[in-house]
Amino acid sequence: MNTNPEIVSRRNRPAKAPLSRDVIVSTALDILEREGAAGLSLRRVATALDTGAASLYVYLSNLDDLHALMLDAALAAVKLPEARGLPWRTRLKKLLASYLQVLFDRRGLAQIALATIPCGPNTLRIWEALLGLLKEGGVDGVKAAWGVDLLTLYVTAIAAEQSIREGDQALARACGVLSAVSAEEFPLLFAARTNLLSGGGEARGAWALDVIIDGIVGGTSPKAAKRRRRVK
Amino acid sequence: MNTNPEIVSRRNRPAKAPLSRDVIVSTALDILEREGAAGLSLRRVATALDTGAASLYVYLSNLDDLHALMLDAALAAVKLPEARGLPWRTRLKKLLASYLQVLFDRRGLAQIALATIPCGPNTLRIWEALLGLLKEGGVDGVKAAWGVDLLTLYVTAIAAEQSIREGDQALARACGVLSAVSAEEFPLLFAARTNLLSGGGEARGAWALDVIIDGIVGGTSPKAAKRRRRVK
DNA sequence: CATTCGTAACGAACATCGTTCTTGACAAAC
DNA sequence: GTTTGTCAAGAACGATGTTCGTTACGAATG
Repeated sequence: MNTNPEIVSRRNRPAKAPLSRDVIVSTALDILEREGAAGLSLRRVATALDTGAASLYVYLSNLDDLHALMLDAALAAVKLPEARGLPWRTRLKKLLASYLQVLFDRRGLAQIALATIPCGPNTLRIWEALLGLLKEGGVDGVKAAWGVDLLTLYVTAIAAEQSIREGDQALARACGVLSAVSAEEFPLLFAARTNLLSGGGEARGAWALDVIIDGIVGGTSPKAAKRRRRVK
Repeated sequence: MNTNPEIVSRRNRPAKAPLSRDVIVSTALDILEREGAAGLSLRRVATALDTGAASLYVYLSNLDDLHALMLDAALAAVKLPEARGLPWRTRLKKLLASYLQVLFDRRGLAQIALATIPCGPNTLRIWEALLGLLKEGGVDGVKAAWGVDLLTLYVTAIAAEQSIREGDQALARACGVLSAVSAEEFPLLFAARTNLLSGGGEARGAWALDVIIDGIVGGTSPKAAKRRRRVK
């Protein structure tokens, strides 16, 4: 990094990589991944780049701006399934699973995503793919448009929830409260208290994905259809 | 530092309501409702109570603590439907709609809820009711437990998304990007661009609720059933 | 009645944070 | 050689959450 002990002028770093939007965004993602959402700040990014916070404002207009850029940059890692052989539904599931995984991998990114309306190039790419898959499944028009919004919101919320439950002590408190539930006052809750806490992030995420796709598509999953044929 | 020699002691406000957890929480909710999530801070609550921020730490251990208390206090307004005459499904929908409305009414509360694991008495009450309704519908065990988590998460996420899109200029940017989408590169997105922005918070929320319930229950919504399958 | 003592309340301070203002330094254009 | 423009940087502003030390009060204790 700063191995140059020479002139102490402000431009004494010829070897130092010049600032740029991409460098800022990628180091911000690095910090986010390594230290979580709480450790991310403009000043933290600036010191990691060996500069001052004010310097970042040449490339960013805002902290929200940085968040949006980070989000879209991360979404570049989402894989769009291209295998035309597979049915649209499994392709949709694959895409959403990849989306979910990307948000899982960078801890805290989901929380940022929830406070940001994403509209970068990668986001558009994903939206387009989602619209295509839904259309293939017979969903289009308003339902498809809202469905895309709902699917991404949903995946983001799941990732955010799991991120929150990771490091905090809030989970511990919740566990405590839950395991101390009175069996007389809340019998159902008492019976379900172990199930409520069961399952890791992956399993729950996968199950939730199935559920939401079933809901959006408006059809039944084969299993559920067979089981509950006569509703109401 | 008290420059006043005489009677102006620190207890010179006999008429002032004494501090308490409830007072703090309710004024915090007031501020949240009136000024949004950005306007809420410990110091802001303290000055509204005509005291210093440090005084609140007698009753709160944390800002997160306050958030959790606020959330649970607000959830007291959620109405649990008791009418046994109605089918469980509409009762479930009513309950979730009430939940959604409560989060809608206090702007910014949903964002707090997303960063908090709620486990106060009112939360437990709602969970118990949800478990009961799902059980009535034939859903229990792990599926019911996870379903409760999913339903509340879902409602919260919907409310949070709408809250965010309210006051920000991020929405304006998203609109701009969306309306400038190239028809060649993203044909589906171009075609759906008006639908993506259509619909108010209420309509979208109601639709989303239907979708998620359909998904959780594993059955079809009556409408969808009629259209796609001719059940019932 | 006098003393003690736990605690509610408070002011001040600390370490951050995002953001802006202003100045400094270099490269290129004239 | 002078000018201009752009990137970088320091200093500072206002605001945040939280902690520390110190009062004032009310009740318990002697």
